[in-house]
Amino acid sequence: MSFTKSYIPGDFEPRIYAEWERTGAFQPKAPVIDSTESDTDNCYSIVMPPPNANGNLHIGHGLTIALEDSLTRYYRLRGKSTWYIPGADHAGFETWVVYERALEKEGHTRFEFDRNELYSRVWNFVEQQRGNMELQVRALGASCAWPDLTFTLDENVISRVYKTFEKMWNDGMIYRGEKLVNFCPKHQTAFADIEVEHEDEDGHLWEIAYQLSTAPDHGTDYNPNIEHTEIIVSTTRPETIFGDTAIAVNPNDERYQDLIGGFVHLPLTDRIIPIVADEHADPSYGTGAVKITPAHDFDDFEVGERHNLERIQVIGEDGRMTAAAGPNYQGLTTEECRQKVLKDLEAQGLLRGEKKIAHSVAHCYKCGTVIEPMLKQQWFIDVKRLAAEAIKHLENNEIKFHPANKKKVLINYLEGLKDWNISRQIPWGIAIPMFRQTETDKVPEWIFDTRTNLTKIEIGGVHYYRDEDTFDTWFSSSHWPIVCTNWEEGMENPYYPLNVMETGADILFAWVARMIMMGVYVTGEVPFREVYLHGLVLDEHGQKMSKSKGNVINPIELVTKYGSDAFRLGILRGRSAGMNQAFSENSVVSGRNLCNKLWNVARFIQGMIDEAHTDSPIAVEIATEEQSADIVNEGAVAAGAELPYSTDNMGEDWICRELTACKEEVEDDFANYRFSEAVETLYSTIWDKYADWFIESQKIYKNIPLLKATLEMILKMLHPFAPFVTEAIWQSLSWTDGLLIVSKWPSRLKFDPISAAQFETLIAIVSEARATSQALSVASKSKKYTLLYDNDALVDDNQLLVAKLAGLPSVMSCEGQPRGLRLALANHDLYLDVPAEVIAKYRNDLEERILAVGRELDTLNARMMNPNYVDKAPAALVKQTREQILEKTALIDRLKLQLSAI
RNA sequence: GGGCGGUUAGCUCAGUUGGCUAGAGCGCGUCUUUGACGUAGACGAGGUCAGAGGUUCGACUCCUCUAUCGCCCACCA
Repeated sequence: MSFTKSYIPGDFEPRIYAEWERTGAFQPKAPVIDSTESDTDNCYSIVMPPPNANGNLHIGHGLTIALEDSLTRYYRLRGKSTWYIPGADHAGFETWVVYERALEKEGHTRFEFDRNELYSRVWNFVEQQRGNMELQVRALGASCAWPDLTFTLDENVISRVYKTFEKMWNDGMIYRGEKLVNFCPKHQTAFADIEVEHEDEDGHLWEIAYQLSTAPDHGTDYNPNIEHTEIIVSTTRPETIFGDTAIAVNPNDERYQDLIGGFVHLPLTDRIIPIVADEHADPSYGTGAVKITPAHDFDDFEVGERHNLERIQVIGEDGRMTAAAGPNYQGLTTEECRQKVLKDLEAQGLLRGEKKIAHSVAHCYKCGTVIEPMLKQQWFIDVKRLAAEAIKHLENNEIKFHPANKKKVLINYLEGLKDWNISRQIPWGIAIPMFRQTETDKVPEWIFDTRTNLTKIEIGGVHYYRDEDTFDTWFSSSHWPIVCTNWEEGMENPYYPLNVMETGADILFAWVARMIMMGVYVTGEVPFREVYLHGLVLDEHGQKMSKSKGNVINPIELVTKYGSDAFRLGILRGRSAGMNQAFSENSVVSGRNLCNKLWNVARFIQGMIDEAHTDSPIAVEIATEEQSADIVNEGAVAAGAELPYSTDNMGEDWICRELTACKEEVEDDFANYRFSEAVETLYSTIWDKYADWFIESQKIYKNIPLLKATLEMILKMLHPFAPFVTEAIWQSLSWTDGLLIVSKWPSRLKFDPISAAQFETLIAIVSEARATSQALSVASKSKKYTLLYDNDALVDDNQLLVAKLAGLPSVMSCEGQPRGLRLALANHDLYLDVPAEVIAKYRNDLEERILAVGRELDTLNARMMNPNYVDKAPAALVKQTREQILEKTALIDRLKLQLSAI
């Protein structure tokens, strides 16, 4: 296969991906369950946080896949049996919202259908929409095991969730309770605390006077203090007044001591309610007296619990006032009711003040509707035991976090965790496997049964009716590592716990915390050994991407435009764990350029090989396993273990040293999840070292076996990040066979360190010659000058190479008679053969140069003058400083000599 | 109120346990058809590392405080 002039991703990506998938390269080598000796060390498992089955991928998914797939490919090359398990989410609420909108468009509402009917309708809807997401995951190059894809409504997920629920039910951790839940009147469902968004808004604080009254049950006046005839409360929600069942004041508030235990008349009603003492009332806020509405406020609910107050629901699930609000108000929206209440209070002279305040209001994260705390019968999990166990394992350092500080944040969250409401009033989800006897309406008897496909079951002649609610999606997704790896009780499973859980830092609480609790509860083990959290991908100005701002970047568009590899390299660049960081197309462009650069390196090498007619089959692998083990044993290659290449000059030793160093850095970066650093290292090794110096020097030397060996090594090292271009090159080269994806991670290269270090010197010489020659060419119209050397073995041995690299016409000995301009190098007598009048133009540059070196010398000297430095700093450092002083001094002397000669 | 993080080049960000002249990509300037690549090559400009104090022979790095931007949790009757 021949190389085109530039790399065109679209020509390769679909074919290559299909080949990987077809040949089973994505499947783990070691089986899951029946492995006789479950060898966890040889297995590597990671799961994909399931994208919405019927949605499209967004930039965050792009980042997720780039991270997870790089890990997967790296460990696959390292020889592990890797299992990257893909998933698809039924996205309970999200999908439901989309579906209900579609239903409305057709002129229907959810209330026309029963739950089962709705469920199957949404199922069909999702089936039709499905597939797009999976194609996009493929386009991003994810090397995941497609046959093992887990859908969040798969049978095994549901049965596992039911097992857990049953276990919890038997353990007494599940209870049904009338509690306040976050309720969205538009979507008609409850939410977990975590799904609610709080926003600061301008609001009003009204002061309302409640007249003191007698106790409802005794006829005597209660009003020992004639100073008080009323008590003024502060509220932001006057419309809930009909649900008031007490007034609370702080027990230590001196103003109200004599009123505690008294009663007031509730305005606009004929009810009498008590005044209670409770810490909840803050004496410094408002009037210090607060009305208590247990059915419509989370704090008031707790006050109500403490004082055994009645809960009166005055706002219905439709967001309108109930009959309990009285005939004048029933049916009004909360806003209408608020206005009417204020007007009526004012008319009675009971409205005593109105202040503007800023307070935070809860909104539905989907539609923005104000969340109404609503009194509902719901299923709850008592989280005490779950949280305590999870904290124990966390404190035992069983999970390593990246970034590390998230462990503390998570423990902090778990310590204050409230009971978990797991019921949702949405048909699209896993049905709660609980049935009740309707006859006993007040205190229904609930039984657990998994026959949720039926709405009614019969046991021993008694009928039971299924609860209509479904599980919170987080309840089922908290089982994700368990269900994806097919974990079963009593069976060894080398893929559980997962090696790593990679996901967004924004769902640390919602998902990661719950997976840990559930993993520990169900399996007794933490579900993963490490957690890597990525931050949000922001737009190029650091703004959050949103449809309304119009700054959303579509990853698939970038893949189409620049290639999958370019996108992956670009999205990983400049990104670190847990941080929200900006992203721009620029970084993708630079990724595309790297792919093209590598492509052209390969194209050039293949060209040289074709020219050299060395297509005869020679050893392809750098070393066999045994040989590589020898190589790893630093230095001594076992006698007889012939390497398929040799290093014949210092550039070759140098590149072997650099590639080996690069390999070790990348390994270290992977071990520590430093993706950005690994990409950076590869980028500069391939571009700045391999292409700019080694390939350039090979235009003279042409060490074909080494070119092959080094190119292979580079392809393997870059493959985890840029799988397509590396595989495309691998398959286009004349001497390679098989697939790169399933090849072996490279071993160290053998090199002579002294020779390698000498090349470093040569680089310094060439750089100096280039810079000086360039400065001169500016002064004298791009003329090139011969480089003369005096008594310099290094340059003498490498005349051709130096001329080539420095772009000079020739390099020759001055035969002991130096002339021209001396290069600013301390230990090498090198001159550009420049006429005197041109040197004169260079005078300013030279003077500046001398000053600069002088400044460096000053700081070095100052350091040595400090006796404490000489005393306390490491000896090696002091020695180094001393050497530098000598070098700089020599240099400055020579430059001065040159200057005086002008 | 509690907790966490950021502040380094024009922009976006690295800088691992304190130690050569603080780096990269993009952008900018000058030059270059050299056996692959102009999606390229060479050279260069650009930084009082937010500020103050402290520890240290030595601080971008560790400690304290301040400023400023942002995130999370709780509360806001």
